Amino acid sequence: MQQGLTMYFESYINKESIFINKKALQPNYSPENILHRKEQIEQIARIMAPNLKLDKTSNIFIYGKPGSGKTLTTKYVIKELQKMAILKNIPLVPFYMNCKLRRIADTEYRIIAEVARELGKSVPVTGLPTEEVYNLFIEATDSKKQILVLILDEIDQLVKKTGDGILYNLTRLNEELKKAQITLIGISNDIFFLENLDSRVRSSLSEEEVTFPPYNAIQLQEILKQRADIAFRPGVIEDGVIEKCAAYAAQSHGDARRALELLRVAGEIAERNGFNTMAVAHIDDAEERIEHDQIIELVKNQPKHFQLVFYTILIMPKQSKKLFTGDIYEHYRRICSKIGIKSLTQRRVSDIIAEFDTLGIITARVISKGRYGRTREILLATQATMNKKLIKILEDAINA
DNA sequence: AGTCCACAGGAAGGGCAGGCGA
DNA sequence: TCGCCTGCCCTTCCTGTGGACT
Repeated sequence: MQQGLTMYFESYINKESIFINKKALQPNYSPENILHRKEQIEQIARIMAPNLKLDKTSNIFIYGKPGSGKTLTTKYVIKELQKMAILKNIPLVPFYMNCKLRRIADTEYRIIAEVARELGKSVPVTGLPTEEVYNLFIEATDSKKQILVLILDEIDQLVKKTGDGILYNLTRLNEELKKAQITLIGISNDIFFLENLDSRVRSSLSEEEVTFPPYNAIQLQEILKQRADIAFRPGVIEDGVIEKCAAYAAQSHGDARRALELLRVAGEIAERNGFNTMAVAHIDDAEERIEHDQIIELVKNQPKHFQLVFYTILIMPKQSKKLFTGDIYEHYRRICSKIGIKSLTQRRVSDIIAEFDTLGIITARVISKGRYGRTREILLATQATMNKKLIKILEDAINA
């Protein structure tokens, strides 16, 4: 066996990879030429250009569905702007933050502290009053004449979690700054995000708005072709592969990120199975694999009671395929007492179920059963074939 | 038309962990 | 060591709600 393994590794090393540069398929790869976003690039550039004359520019709100190129395009324009700023000796400091990143940029304290740290201030991870962190931030920012461009990606997640107080504070900071100035760029997938903001915050944040429409299948094909030419050896991709991949992604609202991931995983599957070329069937396999892996990883990483509630939903008898909050809670409590764990309250379990819905592993909708009350009607969103595996994983995790 | 059910979901706050400065 | 601060997870208390039932 060991001999066989050595031979396997030997032949793996000697076999020519179908990839040349796999990085070109990764989400953070920035191509030299961004396709189908000329209009948005020009729009953002026009708004940001006054920075090069040290003039205050408008804050920008950028909206578009996931994988529509918002982040890539914004980063590209800011990078070009910064290049010019360096050339002309203009003190422009960009900061990119993804507000979805837990423990880094998901609270007011963390965001302000992170920027203050980048500007050279020492700020503890926790412990200071938020006002004190703002003071440190202002001190660091206003120490010299400079323009701070603060890009808050997935800004809706931040507001959902902490409220719009931080945006109110940030949009009003310029009034306190004497030398420096701040331009905010908010990026969001959620078109209704602005509607729920305080009107003052809304008008300050969206002084300018840039919309990213979803890519259509033809545009996706061109994007995939551009990246595939860099990522794969010539002649590796069989006819129809790019088209199939684009078609899959076009179904999920023109998500280019998903299309690229699909192509990468399909390439890996083809290579692992010893193929020298990539066929349409590999795209189908990749589609299944991606969804499968995402759900398993998600479930594995949940806290114990999340796992218990989801386990309950998986194993509950489903006479009519539909489950209700009250029934799930009863079953969940029984399981908890069986394994000797103190159960959470129904209020908390209700929130956990709502979170499952957000994560996409169940679909839940609030319905009224009239005389029999209002509740959530819950349906599993995972495939039956996967559920057995999930039950096994959860049993191991719960008993661990 | 009014009642009632079974929750949904908002608000307030408790308890704990991690961290700071005096 | 103590008081104070934030984040996180959770409970408790409460009001709101859609539609079947009376």
